Amino acid sequence: MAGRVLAMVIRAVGRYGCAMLDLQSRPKCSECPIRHRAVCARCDDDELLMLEQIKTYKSFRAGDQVLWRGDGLTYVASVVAGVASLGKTMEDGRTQMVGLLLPSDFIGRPGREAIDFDVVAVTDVTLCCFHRKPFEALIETTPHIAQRLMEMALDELDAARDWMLLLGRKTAREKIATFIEMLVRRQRLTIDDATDQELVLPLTRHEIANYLGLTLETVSRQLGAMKKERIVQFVDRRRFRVTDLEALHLASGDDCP
Amino acid sequence: MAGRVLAMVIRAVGRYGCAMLDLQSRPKCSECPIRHRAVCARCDDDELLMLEQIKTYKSFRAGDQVLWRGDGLTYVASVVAGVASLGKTMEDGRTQMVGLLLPSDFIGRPGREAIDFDVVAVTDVTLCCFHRKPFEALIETTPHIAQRLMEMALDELDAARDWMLLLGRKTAREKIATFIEMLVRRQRLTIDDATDQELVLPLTRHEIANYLGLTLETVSRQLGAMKKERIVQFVDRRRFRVTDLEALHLASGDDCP
DNA sequence: CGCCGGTTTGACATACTTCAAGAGAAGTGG
DNA sequence: CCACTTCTCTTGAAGTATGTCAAACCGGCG
Repeated sequence: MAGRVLAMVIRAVGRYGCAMLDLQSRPKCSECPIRHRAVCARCDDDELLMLEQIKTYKSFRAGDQVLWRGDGLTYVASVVAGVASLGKTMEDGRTQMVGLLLPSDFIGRPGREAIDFDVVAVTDVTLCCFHRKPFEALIETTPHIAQRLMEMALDELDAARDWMLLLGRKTAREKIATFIEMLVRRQRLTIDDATDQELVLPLTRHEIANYLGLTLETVSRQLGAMKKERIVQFVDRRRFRVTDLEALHLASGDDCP
Repeated sequence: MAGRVLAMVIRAVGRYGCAMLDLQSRPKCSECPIRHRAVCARCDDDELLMLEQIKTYKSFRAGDQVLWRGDGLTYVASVVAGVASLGKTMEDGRTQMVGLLLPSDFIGRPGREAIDFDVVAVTDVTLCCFHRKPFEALIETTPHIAQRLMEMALDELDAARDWMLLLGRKTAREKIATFIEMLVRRQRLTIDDATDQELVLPLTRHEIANYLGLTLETVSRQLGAMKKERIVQFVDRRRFRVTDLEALHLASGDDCP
C-alpha cells in the first residue's frame, strides 16, 4: 500500500517537475551534457549566449507524441536526454521508423514551416528547444551554427543511406544482426572496453520491427534463433549480452570490421 | 561502311572533347545552367570568383564509374548535366541505389577523406569539380556555401527518409507507381502543363530494380501490369506516357495530392 | 544475317507476412 | 496478497508477394 502511494507521488512529482521545466528551466549551456556534440558544438562563448537566450527545455514521457506530421514548426530542438523516434505512417496504418534520435541529435529544420514526420518519445525525453524564427536569424549571422548543422545533416544522410541498403536488400536475419551491432558500437562510444558488457534494447519488438521494415513476429523469431545459436544471451526481454561478436558481424552482411 | 567510320570519328571527337574539358574548360559561373540551384546558389559575385578559381570540369560517358567506394576524396563536385547514381554494394553482389544525382546535386562531403558509396554515370555526365581542401577552406570563410550545403543536405535527408518508407513498407506495385509519379513531378518542374507529356525512363529495368529494392523481373511484371490496366502506355521500352494519373497516384500508396 | 544486351514471360521456391492462440510479465484494484 | 486485465512477447500453421532460375523475345549494331 505504502509502496503504491509512493509510486504515485513519485510520478506526480515527475509530472510537476516536467511542467516546471517547460516553463522556466534554462540550465547553463556550459554545463550541458551535449555541449560538444550538438548543433552548438562549434559555438564560442558569445554565440552560446545568444542561443541561451532563445532556448527552453521541454520534457516528454515515454510514449508521448512530440510532434505530429504536418505540425507547424514553431520550435526546432536538440535532444538532451532520452531517445525519440522519427516515423512515417501510411494511410492504412503501415509505419516505418526513419530515424532514431539520440542525445545531441537535432529535430526540425530551419527554413521549413512544417515537419513531415511524426516524432515520438521512446523513453522519457528532454529537449532543448529554440524558437524557429530567431534560430533561423541566428543561422544567418552565426556561421558556426550553419557549419555544424551541415555536418550533422551530412552525417544523418550517410546513416540514412546505410539504412536504405538495409531496408532494400538485407534479409531479416541481417537486419537484426546489423541492428544489434549498432547497439554494441554505440555502447563502445560511451564505455571503453565494453566487451561482454550488458546491453539494453531501447525499443520494443514492435518498434524494432518498425525500424527494420519487418513485422514483430519476424523480429521475435530471429532473436529467438540467434539466442538458440548462442550469438546473444538474454537476461530478460530487454537486457542481453553478445556472446559471439564475430558470428554477429558475420550475420550482419557487412564487410570489413 | 562509311557510317561505321563516321560513328568512330564522332566517338573519338567525343572523347577528345572530354579530355579537353578535363584539363582546361572553365565556363563562366554566371552563365552556368545550375548557377541558382547548386551549392553556389547563394554566393555573390565575389564568392563566385573564388569558386571559379578552384573549379574544373570533368565529363564521363554513360556507364563510367565516377567514384569507387573507399576512393580518396580529392574532389567534391556538382552535377552540371546528366544523371549519376549513388549506390551501395554488398560482398555477395546485392546492390542498392541510395540516390539519383541530377543537375545541381552535390557529390562528396567536406571534412571526410573517403566516400562511402559508388558513383556511376547513368547518362553522359558533366561535373563541376572543386579540389576538396581549398573548398573546405572556402566553407570556413564563406558562410553562404555552408548555408546552402546545409539546405541541400537537409533536402536530401528528407528525400532519403521518404525513400526509406518506400523501401521498408511499400509493395512492388506501390514502389513502381511512386517512382513513375516522381518522374511525372520532375517533368512538371521543367515544363508547365506537362499533362499528357511523353516521359522517358532515365534508367534500365535493372537500375530501376536497384533503386526500388526489387528484382528486374518484378519491375518488368509490374510495369506490364500497369500497361495492361491502361495506367501507362509505352511507345518503346524507355518512352511512355501516363494515361491515368489518378489511378497512378492511387497505386502509389501516398496520401494527399 | 547473327550476335548481344536489355527485356519479357513462365514455372517454381521461399522468406516473410498474416492470422491465431497462448505464455509471461507488469500494472490495477479489491 | 491475490485475482484480473492489459500489454508484450513467443510460437505455430497457413498464405502470398516476391525472388530465383530458365527460356524465349526483341531491337540495334556490327
